[in-house]
Amino acid sequence: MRGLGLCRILIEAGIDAPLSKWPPIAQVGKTIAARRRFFRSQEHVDSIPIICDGWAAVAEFLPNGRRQILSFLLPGELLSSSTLFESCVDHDVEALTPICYRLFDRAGLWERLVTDPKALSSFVNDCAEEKHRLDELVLDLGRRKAHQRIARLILELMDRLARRSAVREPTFNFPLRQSQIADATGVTAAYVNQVLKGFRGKRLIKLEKRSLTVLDVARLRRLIDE
Amino acid sequence: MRGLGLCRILIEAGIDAPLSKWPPIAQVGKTIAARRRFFRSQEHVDSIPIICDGWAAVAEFLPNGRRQILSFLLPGELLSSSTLFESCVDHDVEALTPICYRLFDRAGLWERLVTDPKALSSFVNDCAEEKHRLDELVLDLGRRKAHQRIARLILELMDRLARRSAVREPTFNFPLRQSQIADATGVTAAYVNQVLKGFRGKRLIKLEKRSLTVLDVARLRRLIDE
DNA sequence: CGTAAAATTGAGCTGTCTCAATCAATGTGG
DNA sequence: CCACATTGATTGAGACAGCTCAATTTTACG
Repeated sequence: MRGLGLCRILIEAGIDAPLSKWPPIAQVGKTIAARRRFFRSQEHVDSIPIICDGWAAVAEFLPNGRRQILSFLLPGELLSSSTLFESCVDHDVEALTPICYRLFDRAGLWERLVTDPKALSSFVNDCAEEKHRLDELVLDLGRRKAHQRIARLILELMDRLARRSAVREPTFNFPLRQSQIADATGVTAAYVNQVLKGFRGKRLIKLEKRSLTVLDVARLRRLIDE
Repeated sequence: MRGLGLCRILIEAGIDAPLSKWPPIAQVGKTIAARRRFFRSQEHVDSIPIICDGWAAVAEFLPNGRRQILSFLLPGELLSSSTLFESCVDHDVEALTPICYRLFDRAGLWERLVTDPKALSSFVNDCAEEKHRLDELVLDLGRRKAHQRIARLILELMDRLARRSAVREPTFNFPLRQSQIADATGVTAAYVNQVLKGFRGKRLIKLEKRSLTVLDVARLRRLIDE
């Protein structure tokens, strides 16, 4: 099992520690409302956000307006480890809930990596984990049916949340809109609705008031690759 | 514009130099026939292949037998920079043509990265580039039509080959089978055939005898996002 | 409490798949 | 160098997953 990576190394004091406990390369935190695009890495940027609280989504747009969500960011996650040193990526980061985040200084992070093998090692691990997740997403989009992708998304989010909170609840807070699920899984919002209806009908999940319960983890998991 | 990355740093003498010109962490090369799976990174592996000659594909399988090609490897490319330090990835690497490759010692590579900031920098760049390609693939599979994905694949391969040979020919060697195009773009082999027929009909490409000519680069490119 | 955003539903429609058959090309052993 | 065997390409008919668009209801929010 893998730890929480570079972030964990950087902030021994915990994600919601006061700024004084953060390394000097961390800047003061900001709070913003849900639904706001709070970061766009288009031109030269010299700092990278880390999510302290709330959910965010990293998305890319097609010229024709269609959108693909590349990943969700949960509390304690750094934006895209492997693009840490790309000055120019065309990804938007959008708050899905009210968000609190801090910024890390890029140059400082690099300095740290070069001089601290433990940090470097964590960083490399983060890259690998991120790549692994992306590989899985490609597999999903290329070779699985819509309902399987959605099942996987649900289970993956549950896993990631569980890893953080250390409790494995089949019920958890689920702020995603159907249109966001759609953009993450490469289908239409209308069709996400159909699929969720199907899941509810088969008593696989319960979803109401932004709270999701996976009623039958095993069956949902089995569904993914049948 | 980005260089050829870590590989370039490691092998100043050029990809087809005799072994004596290679760094000590490179092992002797091997040659294998097309169609062979020559590397499977399943359990602990202590070396990573670099392609000296030929094309290869990195693929992942679903339990139900379906396959997704995650990337193609062209001459001079290292297998998956960002998984360089993952001992366990479930990807197969398959030769698409007769292949010549060498192996790099993993521990040695790591040593080099920690001590040589220039190598580290190249490595980070490679990770970023690889992630960028993967992001694009996700965008493709999630939000583009089959013919657009195939157009993009063709153009991307043309670009990558051109970057290597420094000549920008609209005609190049194209060893991919339709079934491989299918597994890379998330469609069916039968449908790939339809799409290619369409491209030929519209005089966008010429494809015969493993040789591909892009007749109208601009129009093919425009097609991708319309 | 009114308004905007999300969810739900339905009626077509189309891109892509499945399966199967045929044809072409490539390789192999004799 | 031929005859067969295998693999890949091409094509067609039918099926269905998932899309579009639009209408309606529900939920969230200032």
